[in-house]
Amino acid sequence: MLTERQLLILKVTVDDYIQSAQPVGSNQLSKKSEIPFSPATIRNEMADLEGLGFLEKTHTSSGRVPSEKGYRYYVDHMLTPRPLPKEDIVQLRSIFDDKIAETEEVIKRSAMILSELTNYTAILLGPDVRKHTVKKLSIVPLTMDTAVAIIVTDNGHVENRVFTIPQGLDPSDIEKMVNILNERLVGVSLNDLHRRLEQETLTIFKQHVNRYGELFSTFRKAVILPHEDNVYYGGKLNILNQPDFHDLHKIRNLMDVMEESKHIPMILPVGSQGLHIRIGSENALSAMEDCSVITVSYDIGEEQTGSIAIVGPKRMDYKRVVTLLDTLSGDLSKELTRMIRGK
Amino acid sequence: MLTERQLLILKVTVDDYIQSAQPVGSNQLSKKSEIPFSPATIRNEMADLEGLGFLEKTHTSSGRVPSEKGYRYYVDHMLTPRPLPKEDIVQLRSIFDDKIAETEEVIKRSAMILSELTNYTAILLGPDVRKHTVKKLSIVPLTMDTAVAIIVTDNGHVENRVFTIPQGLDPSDIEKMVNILNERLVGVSLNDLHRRLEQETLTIFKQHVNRYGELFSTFRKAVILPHEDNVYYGGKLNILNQPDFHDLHKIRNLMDVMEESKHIPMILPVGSQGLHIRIGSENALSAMEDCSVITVSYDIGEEQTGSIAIVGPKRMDYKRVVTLLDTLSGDLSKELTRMIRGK
DNA sequence: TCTTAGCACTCACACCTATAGAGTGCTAAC
DNA sequence: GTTAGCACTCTATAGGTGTGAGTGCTAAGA
Repeated sequence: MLTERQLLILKVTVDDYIQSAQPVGSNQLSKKSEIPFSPATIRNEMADLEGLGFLEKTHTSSGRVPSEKGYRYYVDHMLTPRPLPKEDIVQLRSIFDDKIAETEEVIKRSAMILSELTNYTAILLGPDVRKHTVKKLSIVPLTMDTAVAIIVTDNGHVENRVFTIPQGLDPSDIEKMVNILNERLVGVSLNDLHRRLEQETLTIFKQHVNRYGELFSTFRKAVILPHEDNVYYGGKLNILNQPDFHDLHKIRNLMDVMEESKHIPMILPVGSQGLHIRIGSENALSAMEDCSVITVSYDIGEEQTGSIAIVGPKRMDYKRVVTLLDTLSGDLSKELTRMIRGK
Repeated sequence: MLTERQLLILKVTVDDYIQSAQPVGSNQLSKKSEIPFSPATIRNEMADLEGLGFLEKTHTSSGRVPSEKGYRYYVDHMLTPRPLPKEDIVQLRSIFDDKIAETEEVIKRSAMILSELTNYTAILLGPDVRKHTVKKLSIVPLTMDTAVAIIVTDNGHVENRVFTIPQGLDPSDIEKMVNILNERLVGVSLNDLHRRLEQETLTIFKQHVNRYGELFSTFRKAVILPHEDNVYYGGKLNILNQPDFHDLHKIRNLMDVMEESKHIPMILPVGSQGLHIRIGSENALSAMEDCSVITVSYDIGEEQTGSIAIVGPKRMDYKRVVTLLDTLSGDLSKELTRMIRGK
């Protein structure tokens, strides 16, 4: 158990290091107004803190730097929430300024502004596309043998894919098919679409549409899943600004990992609620062992959720980022829910 | 006018430097089988070439490095086209392997593969969206007061935007409007859409639709222009691999510039035909003064054109990149034209 | 007993110096 | 015209020195 004084010194050390990126020495600390002890006393305490694993030295006679355990203790016990500065609130609010009607657009803007406010990289995950339900299906013929399949979802998202029409197929068949699809599939979630497509429509097609097989399988392929995940980035290049990152090779790895969509679930754990902080090696990806990641979820209505991540150095301004994310997640939940409530 | 021997030495120097990234010395050159002269002779020639401005020294007693003028001469006079190695051709062909039906998808893939083949950054510009013509317009209501406007173009591209329906507007009005729009605007290019919208449909709306004004202006806003330009990147991070770039600050600038869409016209001159090479300070953007950019255009049918750029260090493998771009631009033109010919 | 002044010690960093090596230009011989 | 030889220049590397910021420890003071 740490003494009152050790707590104070740990806190101030972490704060100072976060701010300066330089190892913190006893002399330096003793000059601060909130520290009324002499350098020698501080040295003793710091030695203890090092013994307990909260601080580290970069070399024998350097100042101290927080260890991962130190950061962990800091974020677990010392994050007294401050109110967000006025100018930050103004900036955050500006996301909703011009009343945009699209969820995606709002999220995209959030990513940008969040990265500007923090100088770190922001990754936002929109609500799971597959939870959206079909509002309308249509097929628009383009050429003799191609057409584009369009799915409009309840949130205004539009998926489309061009596909090849099986040779010699009657245009009226296509029309029939679209009608059947709309009768049967409006309101179905994209997630279930695939299954329902087979269950409900296959038999009907057989009755009504000639050469149903080819058309069906072609269409199914076209509809299977969205082209891209709905991941939005802000400030991808902010990593290059951090003095903590100088090794080009590591930077390249990190940036690679972040863009690779298959790693996204490792960075933004989709299911989890609330705010989470992962420090250094607590991250699942080894490329991120020098990073800290703060994630938070937000809700749209009762069903849909999205998440936000901020990726920065371990020496991240936790206090500020946590407050920002708390506020933003609340705002996003509120505004986005309001947007879909128009139903 | 350069002598035969000077030409040879210049060429071999540039080739060697492109390959090794190290200043080239007279001893090194004399060892090459294609160079039958002694180091001393080479030194004399190199001194001359330096005097003429084709070579430079990094310091008094270093080997030589090509100057921009040297590269310029090299690309203007010494790019004897070689046939592309087999494995490259295979890779390039793989772009068209699974017969994708969408232009955008093909271009996206080209960007990726091109960057993999070159280890530089590839930027591809698709055909001007505004030249595409409207195939179908529709409006799908989402909630009480929002709807999504959808424009399908002749190439299968789908633009969509959510907008707010003016309060108390009759749903039948919307339907009427969509019908009128489709009657009048199918076949119109996106570029003219805005103008034609006013010219042709405004008066008709007045007759048929109540409260035409609000609806019209809302719709117009929704339709004005596509969300994003059709720029596709491959290997954005390849810059980080180049030994020529070590200054983090410069890298950041360069990457910033390349992603900023307003700079794209400076990198990919939209109008120009054929292949162009810009070396170092020949580039319009100062952030690219350490880069060379090779651009080439490709055609889709008779009307549409797109362009390709490769951004790399001045010490770029010009020969290889030129051959690759030549081939790819031909392939793309052929395949994409074939795709739209299905009309 | 806790705190702090004092002091010897350590180490990174900046600076200088010496040396090796790769390259040059010039001169003179071939 | 070509090339061997040589003095010269400059970088890069390694080793040596001094300074300063920091430490741990000890002993005196509160």
